[in-house]
Amino acid sequence: MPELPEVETFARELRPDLVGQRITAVEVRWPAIVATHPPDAFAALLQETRILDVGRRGKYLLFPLNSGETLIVHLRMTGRFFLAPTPQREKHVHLLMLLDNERWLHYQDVRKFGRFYLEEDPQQVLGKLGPEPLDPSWSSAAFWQALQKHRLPVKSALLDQRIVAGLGNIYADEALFAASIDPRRPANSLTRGDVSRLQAAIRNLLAAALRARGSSVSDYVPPNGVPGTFRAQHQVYRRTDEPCPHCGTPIRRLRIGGRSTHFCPHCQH
DNA sequence: ACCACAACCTGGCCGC
DNA sequence: TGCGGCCAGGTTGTGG
Repeated sequence: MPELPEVETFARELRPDLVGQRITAVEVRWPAIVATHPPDAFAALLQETRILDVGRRGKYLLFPLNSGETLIVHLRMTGRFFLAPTPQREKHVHLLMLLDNERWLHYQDVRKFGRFYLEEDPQQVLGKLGPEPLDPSWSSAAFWQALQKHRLPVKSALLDQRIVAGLGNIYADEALFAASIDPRRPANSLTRGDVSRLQAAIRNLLAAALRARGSSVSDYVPPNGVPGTFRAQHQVYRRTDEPCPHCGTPIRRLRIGGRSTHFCPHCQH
């Protein structure tokens, strides 16, 4: 589920259930999920620590602990959390934590791409991330400067988490459509005006998606089980051959940097 | 330094 | 029903 609005929705919905809870047991079923430690060392370090908060940076979930370490989780393509009163037999549950309110936090991930990190210094994991797109201090001038350094397609630049943190394939395509910019254009060919429109489009889009609790595609849902509804507002993403909502030209799909890209060949220049 | 591409995994869907 | 091929919201490592 994992672009900024979906990860933020996870953080918001987990927060009331997790803040203040002590972790009393940890079970790692798929060791590769834990990037920083062997499973038993990871479990031992988490045991008896208390979760102080649930936050987000880019597409990472952050769980600062009273041990001074921070548990950092990236959901990648198919990771999700849910809570249940007993360990569930559901498929693809790779990690469980028992909380002192007797509920089990389940980490489920069909493709097993998600990763857990336990770090004293979160910067070890987050250090290369670019600005938060919804942070008012992220300026159009800084965005333009960052894009100037790259000749690759602007679509690929938007997916580079060092340029701006939190965009993925859906919101990159939707932002370029909203700003009428052709995804194939070299990043350094954008004018200051283009970049200013693109930045505004990114912010509007993410704020609207957040209000809808994200885009639930396929059957992945936030922890409380209610799917996000932003998918209904996608203008181009996975709408190949459907008419452009502005001009009626069929939406095209092509591959840029290995990722499917959807755009209107008439409206985007 | 830059960029394309494979690898990491599983499952859904489509055509034959 | 089965099988091959392609697709999927991400990131990292390799190699040209």
